[in-house]
Amino acid sequence: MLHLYNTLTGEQEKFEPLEEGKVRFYSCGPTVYDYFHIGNARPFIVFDALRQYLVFKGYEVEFTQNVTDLDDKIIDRAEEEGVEPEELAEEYAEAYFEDLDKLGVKEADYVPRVTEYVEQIIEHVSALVEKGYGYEVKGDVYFRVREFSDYGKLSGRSIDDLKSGARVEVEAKKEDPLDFALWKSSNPDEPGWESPWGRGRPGWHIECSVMAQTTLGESIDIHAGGHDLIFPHHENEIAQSEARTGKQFCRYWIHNGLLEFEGEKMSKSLGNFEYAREVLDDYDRETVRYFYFSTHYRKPLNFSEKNLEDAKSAVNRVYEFLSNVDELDTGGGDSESSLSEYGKNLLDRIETARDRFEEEMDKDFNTPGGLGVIFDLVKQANKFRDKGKSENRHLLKKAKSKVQELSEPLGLFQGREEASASGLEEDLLELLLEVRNELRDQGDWELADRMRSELEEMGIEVKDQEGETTWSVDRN
RNA sequence: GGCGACGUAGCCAAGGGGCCUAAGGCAGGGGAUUGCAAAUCCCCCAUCCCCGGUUCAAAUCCGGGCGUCGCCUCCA
Repeated sequence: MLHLYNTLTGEQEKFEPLEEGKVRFYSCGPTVYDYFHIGNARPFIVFDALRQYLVFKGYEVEFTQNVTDLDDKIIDRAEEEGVEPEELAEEYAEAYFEDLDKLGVKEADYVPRVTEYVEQIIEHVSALVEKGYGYEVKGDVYFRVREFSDYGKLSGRSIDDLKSGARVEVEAKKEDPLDFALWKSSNPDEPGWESPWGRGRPGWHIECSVMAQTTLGESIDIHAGGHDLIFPHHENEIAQSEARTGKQFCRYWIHNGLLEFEGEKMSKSLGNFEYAREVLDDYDRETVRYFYFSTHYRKPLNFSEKNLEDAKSAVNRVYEFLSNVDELDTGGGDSESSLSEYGKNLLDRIETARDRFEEEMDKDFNTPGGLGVIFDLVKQANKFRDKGKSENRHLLKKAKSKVQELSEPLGLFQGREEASASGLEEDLLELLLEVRNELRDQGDWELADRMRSELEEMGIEVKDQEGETTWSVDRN
């Protein structure tokens, strides 16, 4: 039984969807005014993996992740670059999909864009105005925060706390400084749509409410996003949604911890970020994914080269195991009844692995714990391989497929696309290694070793293992 | 100032009252194997931020500190 830490209650709770066996899941997507950075990638990767894990557990999942293609940041940036906002948004939306693909994140079931939902947004805002939660002032429409008695329930603050915070800028137009914009009037040179309040565009938070509810329904099961979105973004989403429907908008609110860089939150405004695509130039996707899964999603995580290098070595360990198993002869061996101590131990691990894995993962999507189970399996299998040389080899195949079965929802260890050599290169390489092996036969270790180390510098790793020479290409 | 998260080995990181004589990974040291490497195996490497308390029993619960980060303004 999956448990999730729910920001709304501040506790880890049993996860029980509204409709048995089915999960409606919304995760906040990007505002496409720039490439996303490696910190932005965390929720994309982690929540997609949670979605895959739910599928792994047998749920039917409907997953929505929006693209905000209309926003003041887009307008500002477009102006700086002298292009149309739509053009800029389109460019970065495409880049977003490319980067997601490189990270191994599967596309959501619904990928709504704000510009396609303006009509529904207007309808939603109108409904709020009718109910007395929204009010218009000179073409802008604001949400009357004091009208919504549950305001602050997600972020754990009261309206009075917020008042005393005093960092809320006072806009003369608003009835109350805490009220937030549902609709904003547009200048003639800004993108705008006709509405009951004149030409304008949606406010900052309304899009998510509308797109979540349009694609998934008035009440959804999970809503996810970065920890920094709790207030005001998600708080406002709740207010807008529940004020209109009178129903609970979402039951489980989950938030990922932020990525830090040298002790500070990585963010665009601080300028201490690295684009995801830049990181992917240096590290493959599985390294990046492992890096995220090696820490619980709610914890802050430090971005550093050391951490990425560690992740890379760890990923390599599993791939070494996988390819070592492939290189074994497929011979059957003894029956399972005559297994040695190591064999019995491994068989037991294989049989209990899935339960142990789910036990860990069910604790608020504890990926480090889940990885521990997978690595333990690898360790036991290696031990068996080393100690029980004459034994049943298909046990190792079993171990391999169990490792891959469990890693699947994490998008790990399914087989990486080797940077392959072209046909000609491959032939040349084979020739080279043949010559090298003749040198070895003749005892010319010096030259043979030189060949090996120079190939390694080119990213080609050569191993002489059990009388056979193998090679592989490392892209990084 | 208000609200919140976090603090476990050299590093990353699980564990949340007794199975902890604290998983797993990375790095390091010693050994096995290897022509040498690589891979693999074996061994070594922590008393859990501090101080009080609750309990037969606490890394785990409670109180108080200290520290780090975040939110209260656009931000994943």
